[in-house]
Amino acid sequence: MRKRLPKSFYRHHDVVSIAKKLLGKRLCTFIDGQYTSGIITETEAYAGVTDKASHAYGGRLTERTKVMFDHPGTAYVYLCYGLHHLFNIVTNKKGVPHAVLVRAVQPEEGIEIMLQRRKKKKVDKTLSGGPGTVAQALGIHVKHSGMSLLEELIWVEDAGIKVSDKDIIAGPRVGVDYAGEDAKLPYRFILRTNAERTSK
DNA sequence: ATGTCGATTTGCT
DNA sequence: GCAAATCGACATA
Repeated sequence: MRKRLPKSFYRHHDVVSIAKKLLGKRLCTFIDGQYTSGIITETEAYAGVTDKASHAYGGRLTERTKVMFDHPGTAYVYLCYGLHHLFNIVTNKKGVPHAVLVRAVQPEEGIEIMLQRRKKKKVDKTLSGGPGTVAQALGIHVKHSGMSLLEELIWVEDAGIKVSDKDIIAGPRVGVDYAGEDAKLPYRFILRTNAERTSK
């Protein structure tokens, strides 16, 4: 069962439901001739023009954010704090800048490559347990922003994992305190099987 | 033209 | 626990 999710999966009006459905799916990359993949265990939804936490809030259209206005199933990758590449999936229809941030994956294939990219010796929570490390482990770079997930470099496939609402923990998004009321929205979703996190 | 700060991670105290 | 790393988008002038 190795099949790319079709464009219709991403072309939905409710970015929150897509963020939930992405949990348990397999995110795969074939970059620099290396195949790597992992199961998505944490996501966040960003609801475009009406969401103060979104880069596209109020319809903001720049070189960086224009990718979010592109077709559903496009990769939106941007640089955070000048050094971290964060990977998002554009949803809804073209012109509506909704996106889902992939915050964590559980490594599956190409683990050696991921360890090498992350300069790690052992597999642990820090290998791909945060939004910046997911992109680094999978080899995703800002240069991939605008790339379609229906093509050969980056894609998502069904891993045959059943996820019910009971398996999903919802909570407020991380690092968006500046967004006022919108910072409280429960737009962050975590797969319960991976719910253990050291409190900070 | 200049200054501030972020959808974070890491290493040192 | 705290602060550095590091760059581009945005606000202010």
